[in-house]
Order: sequence, then structure tokens, then C-alpha cells
Amino acid sequence: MSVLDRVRDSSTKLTGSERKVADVVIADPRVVAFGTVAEVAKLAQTSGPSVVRFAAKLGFDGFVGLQAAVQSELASRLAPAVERIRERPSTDVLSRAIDAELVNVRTTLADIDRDAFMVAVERLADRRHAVWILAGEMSDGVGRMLTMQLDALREGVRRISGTPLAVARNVAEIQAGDTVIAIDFRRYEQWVLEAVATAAGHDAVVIAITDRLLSPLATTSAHSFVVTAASVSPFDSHVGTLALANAFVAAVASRLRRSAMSRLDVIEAAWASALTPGED
Amino acid sequence: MSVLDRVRDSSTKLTGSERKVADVVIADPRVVAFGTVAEVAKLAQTSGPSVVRFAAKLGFDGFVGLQAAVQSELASRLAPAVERIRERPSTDVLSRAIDAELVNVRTTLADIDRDAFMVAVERLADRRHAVWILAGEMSDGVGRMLTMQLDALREGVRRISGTPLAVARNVAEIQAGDTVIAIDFRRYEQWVLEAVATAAGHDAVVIAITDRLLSPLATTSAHSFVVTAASVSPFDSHVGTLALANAFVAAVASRLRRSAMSRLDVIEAAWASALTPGED
DNA sequence: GAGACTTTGTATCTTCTATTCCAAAACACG
DNA sequence: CGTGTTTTGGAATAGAAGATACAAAGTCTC
Repeated sequence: MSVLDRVRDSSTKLTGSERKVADVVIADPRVVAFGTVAEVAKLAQTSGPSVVRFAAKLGFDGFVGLQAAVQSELASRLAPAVERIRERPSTDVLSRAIDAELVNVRTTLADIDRDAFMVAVERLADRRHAVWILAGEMSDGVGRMLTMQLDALREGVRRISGTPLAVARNVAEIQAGDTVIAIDFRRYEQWVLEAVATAAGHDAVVIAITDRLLSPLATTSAHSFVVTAASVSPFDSHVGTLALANAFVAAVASRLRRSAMSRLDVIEAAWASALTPGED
Repeated sequence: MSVLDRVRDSSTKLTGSERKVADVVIADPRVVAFGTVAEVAKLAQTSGPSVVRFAAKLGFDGFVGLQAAVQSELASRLAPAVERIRERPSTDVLSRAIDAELVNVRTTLADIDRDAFMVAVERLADRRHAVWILAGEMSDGVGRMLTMQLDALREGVRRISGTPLAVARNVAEIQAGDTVIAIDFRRYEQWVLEAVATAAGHDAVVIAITDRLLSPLATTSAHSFVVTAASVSPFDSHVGTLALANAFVAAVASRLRRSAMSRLDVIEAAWASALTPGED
């Protein structure tokens, strides 16, 4: 029974400062393995006795018991590589999911054309041009997250969706020089393709995120990025799509560092006043 | 200067029993890192003082100095994946993004409690109980995709969102035995926590997807899953969250194979008639 | 708002462990 | 074989670190 399991089991019975200790222990077991009661207590911003009581509550024989358990867990991780490579023939759903999603992330990001990426980032970071985001139904969630995050970094970011009428109205607003990010996958949705075509006709710069280099979307776009969407479920995995979107956001953020940060601070303040803050 | 280097330098000056100590230290540093003078002495078939003298001869301030050095060497090998990203000499955004997202996927899925996962899947696949999905603003996109996909596999899947009034109305509909999936991260949103508390009070089974084992959300839930959300942008990465959601969908799909497939066929047909099909 | 109960940290005690001392053993050399 | 030197480990010591007792602070309940 691992330390993590024990924390899970007793998590409901833990008091406030014991929970602080638990956070520290879980966040970095090395502190427990190598350190002392005093050090753990300091990191958890509590006192020694709370650390000792925490260990006892998990069923260990004092801090030394906890420490021994953590040490033996870490020790196995430190065991020679040979010993560790007993890779299971991934049969169950979870193992196959890990394999698939790792491939999705790796190939999606590794296959990016760096030059195209930089050009796209440059455009997204250019606050003189508005950014419009369209996403097919299956990738709608990624589109929303991308919109929200880009919008937090700069002004003039809008998502296009809704009824055909609403879409048409929004598309009509797109101006020459604006940037359009379109996300769509197999079973390409007609309205996305049409909207992109219209935007391209109005001299907007279209960035396509899609599943094939020669997808209908990619061929009508200035820049296109191909996502690997391998999945063990009946649906495409959008883990790669989201990883790509995150990469865009990260690049734009670092490009806009100063202005983005002040904008983020404003948003942060709004959040702080709107929410009851968490524990820390 | 590593411990190994120091041993090499002073190897000629070592006495017989000191050499025995050196052998032990090099063969398995864990004994020094985790153990005591007495234990090292026993393994080296010598006495405590010889161990201490060995440490002094290497230039350390006694055994504790040697131990500290060995610990810090091992600590870097044990560094939590998240930390290793930060330590890396920041190359370009893309490479760091790849590293971060791979870590997110790997640790999120690898750290899953298999038993809890199976129990959760069993519930989600149980068509006698409705499934309700709640997600905080930042993870809203994942919540939507999860809802859409689960809904395609089985009936009775609903997403809760909108105005406080709409949320309250939906939450009131939750019945004993229903399953609630709540997704929320740091800056925990009050409405999510409240909705979950209410649902739990009505004897619904709550599955939490959150960022810490002991987050406010996790502690009030029957089952909780922890996501690693390391990011190179100012926002948490939800790649791990999505990977986890996909894993749930995959597992539910394989659990419901027959019934899910026929349902998917119906949806497929609806799509085909609503859309202009793609190239293939 | 009073009282009971829980939680928490300070101060103290106890245990464990690294260190040091020193005498015995091993060794080198004449 | 004896003497000087080095090496070694048992026993004593000093110090650090974990455990505990207890009182203060906080929380809950009626």
C-alpha cells in the first residue's frame, strides 16, 4: 500500500495543517525521504508535531515510519534502468491510451513547420489585426479554450459559432488582413469550409488546424498545421490539437510579454473579486 | 564535483577498510542517501569510524556531508517531472511545449488509480443512472467535448452550465444514484464547489477531475483523478485533462460496445444527412 | 454566548546517531 | 623478533532529531 494510497484513504480525516503536510509530501516526496520533521514542517508552514501526527494518522509508526515508506518507494525508482524496463505489453485501455496520446502530442508538435509556426505566431501577436476562431463541433472545446486564452492575452479575439445566420453575420465582419484560425477534422463541416472560403475571399489570413495535409480546409488556407489524432475510443483524440493550441498561446504570450502580462493582471483581479479564493 | 570524482581522486590514499566503504557507496548510493553510518559499515563489513574517516578523506564534513552530497545527486534524478521542465535551459517555446505536454499526458494517465478508474467507468457505463458534467471556466472546453462524446455513447448525459439560476435548476434535477463529473482547477470556482456539494448531499456519486489530490473539489468527491497541468504559457495546460477524458470515453465505449455502436450508427446517419460529406 | 471539543504550536523529554577517543591489532622494517 | 607506525573497531560522548505533554487558540454546538 503506497503512501499516496494512504493519503487518499485518510484524506477525509485530515485536519487543516495535516492537509498542508500532505500537500508537501505528495508534491515532493524527496523532502520526506531526505529531510527532517523540521524541514517538512517549514515547507508546509506548520509545526513539527503536525507532521508527526500526520504520519501517525496514515498508520505509520511516527515520522520515521513514513520516511521509511517514502524512501523505499523512491528507492525503486532509483533502481538500475535494467530493473525498471519491464514494460508491460500494453493490453488494457489505459496503457494503450497513454501510448496513443503520447504519440499524438509528440508527432503533432514535432512535425510542425517551425517557420510557418513563427509566421503564424507573429500574426496572432499582431494586435492591429483581429483574430477570428472557428471550430467544428468535435473540436469546439479546443476552439473555446484557445479563444479564451488568446483573448486574455490580447484584445480583438472572437469565436464564431451558432446558427448559420449568426455565423454569416460574424463572417461578414471579417476584414482584409484579419487572422482566422479554423479547426476542423474529418467529417469536415460545411459551414466551416464556407466561412473559411469567404474569409479568404476577403483577404483574411487563414491558419488551418486539421487532420490531413491535404484536407479541404488545408488547401484553402495560407498556413496549415496537421494534428495526429490517434485514439483508442471511437472518436478522434484532440489531445494533439489542444497541445498545438497551447503552443500557440505560449508563443504569443512570450511574444507579447509586457502587454499581455498587464492585461492578465486586470483579468486576474476580476477573477479574484468574483471568486471565493481557494485554500491558499 | 561529484562523489564519484572524489573517490577517484583519493582512491590511492584510501586504506583497506575505507576502500570497502567506497565500493559500497559506489555500488549503491541509496544506502548512503537513506541509511546510517552503522548500515553502511555493516554492508562494507567494517565499523562506523571507518565510514566516517572515509567521508572525511574525500573532503566532506563528516558522514553528514557525504550523505548530503549523495542525496542531492539522487534528488536531481528524482526531480518531479514538472520541475525538470523548469530546470531545463529554456530553448525554444516549441521544444519546451513538447516536453511539458508529454509529461502532462504521461503522469496524468500513469498516476491514475486503476481501481478507482474501473469503478468510475463502471458507473459511467451504467445507463440506469444519469450523468451530469460540470466544468470550471478554464476547463469548460474539455467538459464540452467529454459531454458530447459520452452523450454519443449512451443516453442521459447532460452538461451543467450557464447562469447561476440555470445551474441551480439543473442541479436540483440531480437524483440519488446519478453520476456527476466535476472538472475544476486552481482558482476553484465557487459555483462548481457548491453544485458538487449539493449533488453529494443528494447522494449522487461525484467523480472529480482536478489538479491536486487534496483540492477542495477532490475532498468532497467519491472518486478523484489528479491531472498534471504543467505549461509554458501563463495558463494551465489541459492536455492531461483531455487525455484523461478520452481515456474515460474509450473505457466506457469498450464497456458498452454493442449498445454504444448502434447508438453511434444512428448519430452517424444523422451527420451524413446534415453535412456535405468530405472527400472520402 | 457559554461550554465542550478539536486543533495547533511551544517547550521539554527521549531516542537515535554521528563523532571522537583510545587501546588493541596489524603491519613494516630493522 | 622487537619496536615504531599505521590501521582498526569498541566504547564513550556530544549533538541532532523525533516524540510527547500541555496549554493556548480556534471551532462547533446547543
